[in-house]
Amino acid sequence: MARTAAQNRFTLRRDRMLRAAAQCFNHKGFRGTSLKDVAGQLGLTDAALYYYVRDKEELVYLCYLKAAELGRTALEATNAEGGNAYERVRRYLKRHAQFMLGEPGPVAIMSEIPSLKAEHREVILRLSREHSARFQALLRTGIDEGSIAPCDVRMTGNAIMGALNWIPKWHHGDPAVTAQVLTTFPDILSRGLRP
Amino acid sequence: MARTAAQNRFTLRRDRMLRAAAQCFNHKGFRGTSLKDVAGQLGLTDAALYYYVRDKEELVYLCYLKAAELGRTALEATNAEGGNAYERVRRYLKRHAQFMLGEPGPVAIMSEIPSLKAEHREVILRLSREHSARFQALLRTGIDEGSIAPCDVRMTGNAIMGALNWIPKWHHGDPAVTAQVLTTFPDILSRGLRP
DNA sequence: CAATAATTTTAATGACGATTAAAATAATCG
DNA sequence: CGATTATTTTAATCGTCATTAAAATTATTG
Repeated sequence: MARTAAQNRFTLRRDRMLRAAAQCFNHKGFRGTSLKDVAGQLGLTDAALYYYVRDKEELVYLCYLKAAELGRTALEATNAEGGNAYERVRRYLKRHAQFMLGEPGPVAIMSEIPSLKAEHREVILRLSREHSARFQALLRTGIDEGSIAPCDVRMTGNAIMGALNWIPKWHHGDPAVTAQVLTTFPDILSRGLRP
Repeated sequence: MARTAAQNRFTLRRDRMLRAAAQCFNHKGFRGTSLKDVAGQLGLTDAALYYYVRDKEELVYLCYLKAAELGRTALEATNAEGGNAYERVRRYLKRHAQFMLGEPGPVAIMSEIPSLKAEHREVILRLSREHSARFQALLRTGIDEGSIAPCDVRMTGNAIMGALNWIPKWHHGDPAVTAQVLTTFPDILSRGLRP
């Protein structure tokens, strides 16, 4: 069943909205960004956002949902491409870094979980835990097959994710830096994994 | 010139206040925490905070100032203890992790720089940049003396700092995890530095 | 104890921001 | 074009929260 043109336009505009929101949230935090901020980036009035979203909280929720989905598909795509676990980790690191750098669009870093309402928080936390588990499983695979040195996979996963998630805090769009991150981060973060 | 008892009590209470604030800020963000939240943790009314601080912004500012000072002294103490650059890095990583884990008291992670007023922001950014520079200099020393493998010191510094600064996002006080972090993080973050 | 200083509370004030309903405008479709 | 649907704006409302001044309480000190 094909979606109508109107439905397509709707989801397209809502996606643009989410990207604008993600950018604001990364910059000023959830409570620090007013709906007027988000709307302003789109040339709209704050009230217009309510046509696309129930309330402000749903805005972050959708941002986080999309971030989780991106992370998941990035990891799946990486695994699908084959190679040993070490190589897969490296490819994943590059993909994740790309998201953090805002390619293709700004992704909200999930640093305001407490702002979510209970049900949404559970969903996001579950997705987040699942993703961590999958990444840690990949590390374990590497250890078992010998492509990665034995390590505490939980803590190693936390360290790597932290380094990636923190990128938006110091990266402010300079394209030269963007390129530098993409070439160096996979190396830096994976070098410690060699046996 | 000895400080009077009153002055001592004042700074002591203000320090306790800053720790309470840091905890709140880390949990709910700057705008997400009301002064009532902070005051509540101390058994006070929100208005009482104004006896210790000019306004809410000064509260974050002082938190960040203290965080910067802790980081600086940690690095200096580490350097003073001697050893080659690699060993110093490892000791510093452990100290920094301790701060992030809330020992001796909660330290505000500097993730809301835009919330600061212009002058304060400059001060904090300067301190932050100076600290990064000192850490990167330590890395360079290690490269020169051969205790650390050649690398992009700027990106490596960013990666390590990110992994550390992200800790409060997933660490929620479990003492077992705290111990685990302290033993594994210096290893994990420094293993990639070996030549 | 009396006097003075230190600390906290009570009780406003005012701004900002989320949210909503109704009205206005733009787009689509027959 | 006319009717219907989609989208956005205008104009309230409401609550929260930072901030302040004055009053009340507590501590200190001579």
